[in-house]
Amino acid sequence: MNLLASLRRAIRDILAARIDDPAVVDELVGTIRPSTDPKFGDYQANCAMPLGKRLGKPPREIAAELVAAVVARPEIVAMCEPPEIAGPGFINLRLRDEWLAAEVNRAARDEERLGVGIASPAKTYVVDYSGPNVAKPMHVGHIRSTVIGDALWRTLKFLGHNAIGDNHVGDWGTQFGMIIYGWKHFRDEAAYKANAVEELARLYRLTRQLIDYWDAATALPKATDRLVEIKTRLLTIQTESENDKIAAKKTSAELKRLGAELDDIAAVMATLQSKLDAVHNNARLSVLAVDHAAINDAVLSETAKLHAGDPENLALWREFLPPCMSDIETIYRRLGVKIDYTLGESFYHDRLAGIVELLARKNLVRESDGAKCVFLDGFDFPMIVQKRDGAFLYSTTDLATIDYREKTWRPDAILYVVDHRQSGHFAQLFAATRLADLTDAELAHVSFGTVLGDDGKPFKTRSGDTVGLGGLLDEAERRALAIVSENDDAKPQPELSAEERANVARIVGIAAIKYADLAHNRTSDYVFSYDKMLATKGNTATYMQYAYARVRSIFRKGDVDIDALRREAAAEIVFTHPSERALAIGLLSLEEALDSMLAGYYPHHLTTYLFDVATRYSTFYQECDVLKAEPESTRTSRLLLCDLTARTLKLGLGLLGIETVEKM
RNA sequence: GUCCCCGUAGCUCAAUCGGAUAGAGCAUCGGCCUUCUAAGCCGAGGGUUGCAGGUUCGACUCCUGCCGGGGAUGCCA
Repeated sequence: MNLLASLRRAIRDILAARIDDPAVVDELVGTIRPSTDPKFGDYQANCAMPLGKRLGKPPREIAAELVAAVVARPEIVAMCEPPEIAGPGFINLRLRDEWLAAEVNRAARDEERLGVGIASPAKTYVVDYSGPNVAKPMHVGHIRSTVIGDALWRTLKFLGHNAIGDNHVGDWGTQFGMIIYGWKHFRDEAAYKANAVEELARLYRLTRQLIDYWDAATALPKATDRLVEIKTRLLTIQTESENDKIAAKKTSAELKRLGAELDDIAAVMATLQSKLDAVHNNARLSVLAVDHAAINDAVLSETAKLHAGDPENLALWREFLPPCMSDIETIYRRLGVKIDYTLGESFYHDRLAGIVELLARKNLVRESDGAKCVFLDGFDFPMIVQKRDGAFLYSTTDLATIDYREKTWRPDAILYVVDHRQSGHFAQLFAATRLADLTDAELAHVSFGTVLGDDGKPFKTRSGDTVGLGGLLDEAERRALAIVSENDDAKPQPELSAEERANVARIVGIAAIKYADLAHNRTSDYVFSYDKMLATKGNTATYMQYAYARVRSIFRKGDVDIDALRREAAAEIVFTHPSERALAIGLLSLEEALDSMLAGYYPHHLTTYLFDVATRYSTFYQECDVLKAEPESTRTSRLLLCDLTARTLKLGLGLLGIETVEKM
């Protein structure tokens, strides 16, 4: 039951009788929403103002007409008290207690779905998320994609949609050329035998470092030239402007721009210099760098050989892939994430030439500087689908992927949970997909911001490396254990064994990381902080899990068989206190929250909802005795409210991929 | 240079399609545990929503310009 949707449906007819254009009716229906303040009722309709303007009548008059129409309809009267008109023409709606009670009882008896309906029609969604680069270690950004994608996937499925999770792993790109090159030249056989993934990661970093070194070596002189150029120009301008006040005004903008560029160049040069220094300050690296002066081209050629089917490189690829994948699987297991399919870049390799041909047949391909390009309206640069040297790029792979998904699953929508820096790429990809008519499915870039450190810069270790995911999870669990232990020790009778504490810490620690990710608006950057995510107050997983455990502890303490009580025909929820009613409305808003989450693919709409439920519960818990409530019917009613609260929290957290514990 | 995103309380973040007095948490201050987990609850203070205009009954939200931060920018993904 979606309260809001029910209200909107009921009032829709009334509006439709006055306005012909269905689009306008939709817009007006959209103005019905939860009230901003309890004193304005439970829901408010803000449609009288725009309608008044449209019909040329005072909004309050329109509101009065609408209210008259509302009270003439038995099905709305059954739901709502007579509406009130306030301010310029706001219509305030208050749900009837009897109706609310009946609905909350219905939800309480629904074992599986808590009253949440199944979407109709069900749609097919392909959710593309996680997508780590097999050759590179995973970093915090991958958690965001993985966790957000997983939450969307779970929620879509729960609402009855056909959700297909697809992990588009990077298992075929230049990074593999780097590993292969590294393995051929720098490998430590013993280390490889002991821990293949660790050694491969070392080879990747080493090769990467040498490539960066040579890139820096060529880039630095150019940057230096530019620096000199800018300084010269600045000097000229300064001299000119001292002699000529009018010229000074004209050049002030340029002065500023050059100043900014000067800062940029200086920063770039510092970075380049540090890459050079890292090698120069290490005798062994210096030798390696000189010995591998052509490493950049060599790596590209290893990649090209792999793609061309070179037996040696292909054999190495086949050898490297499984341990890398199993390393990634380990992280997924810890996160509790399972992705339906893993169809990476390599899966599409033999389809790429066909895609370029298809585009060519549709007259979409033009050659430019030797590369095959798709030129798109509204973009300054084309999308390259085949390089001058004949190699394909990620754009080609992504087009082939869309083509495959369309043919395999006929999806209604494809969601890409990928960070915001690729928004330009996706804009081009989607435009090209429409041009080539590969699919009619909704294509959505579910983008997300960067995870930042305390300093407001992308989350890195002090030495500037990306933070390994395994260590990140370890740290969260370690800190969670300290919090759990401290709390349990503070009880008169500690109730958790060492194993239980470790298990709770594991669940609480992982939940903290996931929840922090999900609770922030995905489009903005957010600051990663163990202290904040593990805080026991505020909008955190810990608070929510605590609320859940507190509810469950009531049943244990009172020796209540809640599953049996829930099924008793005579047991029902009745309101005897305002906090019970407020909690009930919260509990009945679950479907509304899920719909809102999926409408914009915003998991934080669900976390906000769950936090609201937990808060309403805490208020209720504070103000109403449960086990000691008299008479028996009130005690039963409150137990049922507690039960529905617990199940709502567990279900909602579950849809976010977050576990709960019975004691903490 | 061009394009995209962001700028909200001291801090971290919300605010649904343009709605009533811009909300939470942290931090600060004041109350509430012989009573179901105080990891809690109740209350107070704290804001020119970057700046300047515009659109209208109404703007954090839409439009224009500016300032500040980040990102993307033809053969990496």
